[in-house]
Amino acid sequence: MINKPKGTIDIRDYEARVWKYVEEVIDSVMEKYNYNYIRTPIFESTELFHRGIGNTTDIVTKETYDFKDRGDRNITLRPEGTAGVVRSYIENKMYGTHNLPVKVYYNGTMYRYERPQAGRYRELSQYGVEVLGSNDPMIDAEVISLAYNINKMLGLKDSIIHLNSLGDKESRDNYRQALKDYFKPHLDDLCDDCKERFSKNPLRIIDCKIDSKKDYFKDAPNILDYLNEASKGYFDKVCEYLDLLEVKYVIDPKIVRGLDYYNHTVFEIMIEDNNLALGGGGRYDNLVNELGGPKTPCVGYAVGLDRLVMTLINKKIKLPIKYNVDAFIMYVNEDEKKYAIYLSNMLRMSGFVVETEYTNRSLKSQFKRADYFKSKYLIILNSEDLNEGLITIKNNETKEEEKIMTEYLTYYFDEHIEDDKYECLEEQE
RNA sequence: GCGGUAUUGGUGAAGUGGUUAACACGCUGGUUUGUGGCACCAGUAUGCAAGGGUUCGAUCCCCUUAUACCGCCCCA
Repeated sequence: MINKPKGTIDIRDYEARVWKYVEEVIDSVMEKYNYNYIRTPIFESTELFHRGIGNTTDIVTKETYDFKDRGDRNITLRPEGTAGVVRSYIENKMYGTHNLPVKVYYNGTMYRYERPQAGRYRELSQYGVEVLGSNDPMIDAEVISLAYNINKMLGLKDSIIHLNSLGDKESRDNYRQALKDYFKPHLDDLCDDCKERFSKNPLRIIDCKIDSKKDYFKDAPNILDYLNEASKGYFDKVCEYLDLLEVKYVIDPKIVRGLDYYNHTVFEIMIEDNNLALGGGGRYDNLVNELGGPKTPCVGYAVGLDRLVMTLINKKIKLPIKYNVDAFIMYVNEDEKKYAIYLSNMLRMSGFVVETEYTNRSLKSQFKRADYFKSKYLIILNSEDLNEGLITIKNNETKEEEKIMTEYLTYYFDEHIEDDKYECLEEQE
């Protein structure tokens, strides 16, 4: 037996319907905010991610899917969405052809070579937004509220934003130095990981799972005390606008995000009663420039759809997901079967959801199957009736049964079933 | 990359070093030869993740591998 590769999932049945619904909500909310859908390649040049993310962390060295293609090009499966969007912005010179800021959103699979756990896979899906070309705190607030409102529209009423600011480069350098100064006397007492972090990524010491319980962590320097005036002013504006947007948030100085390219606003979107971050993002004013484009301030975020869907299902949130059929066509003999084939096509093209029998089961089994599909109506074909131009329709809720003229069937369904009608699109001139 | 726990039909699972691997749901057929959902009857794993070893004998003990889950690293 061939199994799916490690860290991948099959999404099917109810779960697949939830996914589709979530994606529909995302699309419709994005439309209201006038964010344009963008699809960038699933694989890019390895260099894009190495330069974009920076080589400081383990991410680039061991957590991407890298390979050489047959033309000896270095290729990487995208581990996240931002780099591709930024590359596209630069390559298509969007800074010249669009009115800034450019507001885009994406939704697709990402690939990370990690040890899988629940809600953490090697092939994962994320939707996200990027806004390129504005350094107004208003857009930070809008982006955050967008993530918040999508959760709200999905019924996740207890979402909360954990918000922080890393300030500009000066502020961050000062803070990093302050952290080092503070922890230096305790260096021997820190865990092995933190000793490593001390030199590589001191900001990460703050949220260490082992050391953060220690007494002297209570008085550790807080990033917010190290913001210079401009950075502080920017952060205050973001908060002020978030209040206007009625976003529920807390200021959480432990949110640092892993990557070098973030500055100023950083945030994660959480569910209040558990510790799981659904996603996060922040401002990255230097990435476009680093990747060879003009200096362009940007802000964005990404949310993991796997976790989002998992949360919706775990919380048993009622979603308006339709999963019943309008009519189940039952038959036994060949003549009836032929009529079933004709009828199913006709009704489907008239906009009704129709199921029928495909394996010549007994009539009894067909009833069970119709119930399994929660069919509203049963159409029970009978050769004798058909010869007289009659057809038996049974309402599966009231159990009332009636015979009607075959030619009135679609009219009957139009009367009795409310449904989304669809029509063939006309060819464009 | 490191550590821990687990893996038994379509599903939930019980179980033991010894001839036929519980029970339940589901599914198929029948009682009812074309009107179901109830009831009853029958069928439904030559098999206990894969491979190897110990043993007279392994689903059970040991080893290896795979996968899943939990923790660590990391978390874009």
